[in-house]
Amino acid sequence: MISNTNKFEQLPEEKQSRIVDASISEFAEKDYETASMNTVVNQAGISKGSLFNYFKTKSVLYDHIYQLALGEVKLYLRDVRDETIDLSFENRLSKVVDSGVLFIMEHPRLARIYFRLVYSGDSPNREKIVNELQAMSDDYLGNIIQDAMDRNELNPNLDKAQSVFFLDAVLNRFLKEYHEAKEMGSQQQYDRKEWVSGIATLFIKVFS
Amino acid sequence: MISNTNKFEQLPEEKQSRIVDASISEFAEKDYETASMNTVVNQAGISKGSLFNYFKTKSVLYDHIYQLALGEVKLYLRDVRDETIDLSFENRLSKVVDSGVLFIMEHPRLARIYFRLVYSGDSPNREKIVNELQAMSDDYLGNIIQDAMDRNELNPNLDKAQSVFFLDAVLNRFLKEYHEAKEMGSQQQYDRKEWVSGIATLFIKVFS
DNA sequence: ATATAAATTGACCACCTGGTCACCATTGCT
DNA sequence: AGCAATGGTGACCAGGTGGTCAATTTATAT
Repeated sequence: MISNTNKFEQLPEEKQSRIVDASISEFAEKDYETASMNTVVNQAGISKGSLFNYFKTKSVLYDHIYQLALGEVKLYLRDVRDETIDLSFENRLSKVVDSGVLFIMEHPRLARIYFRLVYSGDSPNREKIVNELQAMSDDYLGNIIQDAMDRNELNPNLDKAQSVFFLDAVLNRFLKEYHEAKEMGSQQQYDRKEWVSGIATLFIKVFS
Repeated sequence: MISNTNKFEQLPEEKQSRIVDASISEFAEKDYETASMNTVVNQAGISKGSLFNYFKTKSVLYDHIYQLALGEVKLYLRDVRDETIDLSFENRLSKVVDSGVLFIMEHPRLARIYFRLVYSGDSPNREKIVNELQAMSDDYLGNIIQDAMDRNELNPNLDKAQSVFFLDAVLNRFLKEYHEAKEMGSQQQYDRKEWVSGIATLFIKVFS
């Protein structure tokens, strides 16, 4: 046995996905400290001993789930970036925002884990992970902005770091808002299309 | 006895503040579920029975602390708004941002509780509280923007709700960033003055 | 000084946690 | 068929939780 999760990865797929599914649900519902390994084993229909055999500790399990989620997000984002490479900045930005919304709607539990991780406080290695995510996001948005600058769509001498900061702030806030509105009864449903295009045009105005 | 916290409020001030202080520390350090009443009583130097005599449950204690914090913030914000009423939008905004930073530096534990509450998930009545805070913030920023519009400092036909949203997003993100940078070793310390004025001028650009 | 009332205490309760490990079942090999 | 080895199990552990309450200390009134 080489890796920590090797035992787990050698399990039949069906069992793996039962465990992953139960873990995602639990970590989405409660924060790290409060999430219960007992709930996971009951939900997954396996024994406690087995779970601790596959993952030495709770934190190792959490890490595995986080890596899975991160992988999915990365793929998703890369696809969106590649597919929109020929669009104008405004259209591209719209697509990116829209994809974010879509991802949240398709993966509500992963979205919960993400927001919990970024905005709350007690997951293991939180500091490291948050920095990692921030760097990823900066890189991603920085690239999109740079592309637009290269094509003379944006003011060429704007402060790139500041622009990325602003874009990231508004984007994240919008997605969080959308996510929460969806989770609660969502009394006032945002008009998605309108808001998405509103954000995009606003950035055009700011950055050109 | 009329109120829940009446017993507590009749205590000598010194004892009250010992308890409040211990509670703030604990709720700042751990999230609601993980925060321990045992730690609070030990820190405060009182017995467990007493604490549960003053506050029937953990959640009642949390609510009391939250109300205290909210009160302080409200006062602070009102002062800033009143003191800056004659300034230009840009200068006023700078002052507001600057005050936010200052408040965080003066009350780091309250800031922690605030960010935990807003961005994380397990405090009691979270939904209600978050809506309350959001309404407060919208009102506050909405007012400042309205004032500026009335004085023809801003484009009179911009979408107010969207402007408030945008302002709120960037402001919050900036404060959170500042708070986290300060809590961690803060390798790269933001140049506060520069960023504050950067935010203000940007908004001028966007909104006029 | 004494009797009464009020405030304070901490041992105690039921319950839950992450993690362990002796035991059992199943499989593969001879 | 018999044996060994591997994988799976759940009772069990120490340690923690929020909350209770009989008993004791402290304050008050006579």
